[in-house]
Order: sequence, then structure tokens, then C-alpha cells
Amino acid sequence: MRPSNLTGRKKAAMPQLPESYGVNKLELLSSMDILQDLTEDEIETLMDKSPMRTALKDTIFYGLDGPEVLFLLKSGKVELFRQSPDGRKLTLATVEEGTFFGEMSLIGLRLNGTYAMAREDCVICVLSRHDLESLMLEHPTVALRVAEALTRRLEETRELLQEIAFNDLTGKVAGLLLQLAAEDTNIIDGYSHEDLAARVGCLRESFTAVLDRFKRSGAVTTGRKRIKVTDRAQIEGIINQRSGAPTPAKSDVRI
Amino acid sequence: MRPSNLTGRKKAAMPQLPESYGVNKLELLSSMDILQDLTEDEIETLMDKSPMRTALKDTIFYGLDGPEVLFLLKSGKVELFRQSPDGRKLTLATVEEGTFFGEMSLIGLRLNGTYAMAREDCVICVLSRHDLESLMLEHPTVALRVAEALTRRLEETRELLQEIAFNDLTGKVAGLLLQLAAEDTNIIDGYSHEDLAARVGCLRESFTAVLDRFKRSGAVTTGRKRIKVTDRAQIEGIINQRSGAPTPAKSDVRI
DNA sequence: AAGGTTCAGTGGTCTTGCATACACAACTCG
DNA sequence: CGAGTTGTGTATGCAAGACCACTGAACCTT
Repeated sequence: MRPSNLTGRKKAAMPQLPESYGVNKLELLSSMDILQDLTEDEIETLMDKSPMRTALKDTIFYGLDGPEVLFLLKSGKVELFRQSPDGRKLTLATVEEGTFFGEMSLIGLRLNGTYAMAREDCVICVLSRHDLESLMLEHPTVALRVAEALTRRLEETRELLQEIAFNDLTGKVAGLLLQLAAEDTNIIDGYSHEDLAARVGCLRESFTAVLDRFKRSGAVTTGRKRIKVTDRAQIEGIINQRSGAPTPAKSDVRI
Repeated sequence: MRPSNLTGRKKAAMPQLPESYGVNKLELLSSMDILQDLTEDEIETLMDKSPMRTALKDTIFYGLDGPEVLFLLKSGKVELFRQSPDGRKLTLATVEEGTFFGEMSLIGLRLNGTYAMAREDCVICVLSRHDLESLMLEHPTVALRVAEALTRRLEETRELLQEIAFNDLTGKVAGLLLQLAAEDTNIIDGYSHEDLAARVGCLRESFTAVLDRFKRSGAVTTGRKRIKVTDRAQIEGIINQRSGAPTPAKSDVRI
């Protein structure tokens, strides 16, 4: 946690977002994954109902107490995390623009112990539980897309669970690096060791130690808030050695 | 893993299920959570399309290679688990009757490294990806129910993730005991230490050791495949001590 | 340019839980 | 009823990672 950072932005006047955001409102909404099958008219109707908000980088804009709403993330990046009583942090997921979060509203729950922090300045559209339900009932394709997205997330979460459960720290870190490294550049940028440690659920020092071993073996190079995966194959090797790859097990398929 | 157990059932002739199952087919289907809003006619139509199968207790009936289908579990209990290359097992979820699993079919994936094992004799209805999609599109309420169920599971999985990440073994075991203990009797029945260890991702011996400490402190009594939680409060205390309860954190809610 | 803050790297100690190896009890099935 | 199988209880050495305490470097703000 970086309390001083979180509160440090309080004083900053919220920068008025460029006018262009207003102009592209429709475009932004139609780029949402779950709304892609709606017509422009339908999206416009929706637009009128749902307020548009912004959240500044590094602010926690949803905590334990918010309302039951679905958030549509139009631009920016949001991190969902939980916190243990002793202050440790675990990142559940990072939400990219064009998709939603806060799906707990679907079952009448709040984010439920989960905090949402903007990792970049964000533009967010808020949908009430009721609006979401009627939207889904009126437009089955939306419901289908929601179900698809939820399935994908469930799958990701299970993957993460497996990774945490099966791998030792070295394996977890290796997995994380591969997951975060940009496809093209192989660079992970903008995350401190502390951020990354929160994603594998370990201490900052332990993360540093593992990364250091990778560095010594020539698999990565590092800079401040910057890690470059130079030998992807090597990192992959570490993971496969330890977990992940499904065993051709004695499955006994009979139904 | 208990290979001999898994394969040991092979020889057993599949007992013909009682006729009553056939009679109650309609009733069974309408008790499915996601189908509860359909009329009898609609359910009957669906019935004709989807084959009905059975899976015997302790058989793995879905492995790495099955088709993209959604399973509707009508009776019995199914355990979804993954396996690491070195044979460790992690239970992702236990599916109770009246709901579905295999939702990966929604996004064109198979169960994806996940195995499904019948913990009791099961009656299962199989829905193809295509049938599922048309069902959801024609009946938005079904889609809504699916989304709700998926949300609930996502939430549960995150809860599990948090528990695994934040708690030490003692805490994890405590959480598991509370979760599994029957509301009324406080008894956990039918699970071996090995089964339970798989759910918290530790060795059988480690589980035994923790349980033994609980026993000594008088929180539980044990028998073969049977654990009775005698002092629920004490176990709860262990959990709260270590994790779980949300902190009144310095949240900075501003949107 | 100065002072404060965030990041990264390191060393040392201590606890937890893993690996391994048995012993025995309870259950199952021929 | 007897042999094999499965479930449970225990001990011991060992390694990973948590926890603690600092250091210096990079960055930001003024």
C-alpha cells in the first residue's frame, strides 16, 4: 500500500477531461465488449440513463461501502484488489478499457471486500443493477456477452488460483512476468516490485530476490519500475518445470 | 490421487438407475437454477434435445479432451479439480445438484485442464454449446440466471483465492472446516484427510497435523472420514485472527 | 540544489510447512 | 477370516519465504 500516494492526489484539482471525450461518448460506449451488438440508437438511450464519471490515477474509487452498480470502463485501467487485516494486498484482476467490473451487482452484492483503484486516469460509466437487468432482459445478446466475459474471468481466476496453489514463488513470479510482459517489446513498465509482489501474494523483498536470480541467469534486465524479459523461453521453462502443463493423466472418461 | 480407487470402479456394472428418474425427468430439469423461469413446454422441448447421462461415484467423467458442452447436474455431486504435473490435486469447486458446470463451453473452450469427478452417483444432462447459446438468446431470463450463477462462482473463487493467499495453513484449514461443516450437525462426513488437503493445497500429513492441533485444543473431534466441529467459535477466532475481516481501510472513495 | 519520498537491493534470524519414512488401525473383498 | 488397501497419527531434517533492519539510488517537489 502506498497511502501517501493515494491521498497525495486529493488536493489536485480534477483536470477537466478534454472535450473530445464528450464528442466520442457514443463511440466509447459502443466499444464496450458487452454492448457490441446494440444499435446506435439503443446505445444512445442507454447513454442518457447512465452517468459518466472519472477517476484519477492512483485513487481508490470504490471501497467496502459503495452502491450496487456495474461499472463500464471506457478508458483507463483499473485494478481490483483485496486487503488482509494486516495490510497485505492481493490483486485479483486488472480491468482493461472496453469492459466492465462490479458484476456483483448482478446478485445484489457490492464489491464485497474488494477495492477498485484506478491505475490510470479513467472514464467510467455507471449502470444501476436495475438498468443492467432490464438491459440484459431486453437484449439477450448483451446477457450472452456478459456471461461470456464472466466465464473468461472465472477461468482466469482459476488459473491464478492454480498458479498460486501449485507453484513456489519462483514459478509464480515467472508466470506473472510472462503474463504482464508486452507481446511486442517484452517490457513490463510502470509496476514497482511492491505492486508485483501484491499480485503473487508475497513480500516485496522476496520478489526482489527472485527477480534478482532471473537477472543473474540472464533471463531479464531491470530498471526502475521497468523489467525487460530478454529470454522468454527460459522463463517458460521455469513454469513448465513446476506446474501448469496438464498431465496426460490416467483420466477415466466415461459418461 | 487414488488411482486404484478411480479405476477400481471400472469393472462394476453400471447399475440401472431406478425408473423413477425417467418419470421425474421433467421435474428434475425444472429444478435447475438456470431454467426456473421456463414453462413446462419449453423445458420439454429442451429435454428432447439434450441427452441424459449418468456418472458413477468416484469416476472421472471429464478430463482434458471432452467436447465443448455444458453439463446440467440433476442429481449427485461433482467435484471440479486440477492437477499439477507432480500429481498434486487442487479442488476448484464442488458442484451441487440443480446447477450447471462446464461453462467454458460458452467461450468455446473445454474444461481446460480441469477434471470433473463424481463424488456421488450423478445424473447429468448435456447441452451443446449451440443449444446453450440459442437457449440463452431465446430466453433472456436463462441468460440472466447464468450470469448470476457465474457471478456467484467468480465471487466464491475469489474468496478462495484470498483465503489461500492470505492465510497460513492453519487459517485455511479453519476456513475449510467452517465451510464444509453441516449447519445443523457441525459434522463433516465422507471426506478423507487427503480430500480435504487437496482443497487447501497442502500435503495430507500437514492437514492431519493442523487438525490434530484443533483436536487437542478441543475445537473438533474426529473419526474415520468424519470430523465434528464442536467449538465453532474457536475455529472462527482462528480465521479472524489471521485474515478475512475487511479492514476499515483508508479508502479514498471519490468518483 | 535541497530535502523528502519512493524504489531497489541485501543480510540475518526464525517460523512454517514440505519431504520422507514409518506404524498402526479400519475397512473391503475374495 | 485373512490379505491387501485406504485412512490416520508421528517424527525428523531441510528449504523457502516471512519478518526485520538498513543502505543507497532515483525521482519529485519546491
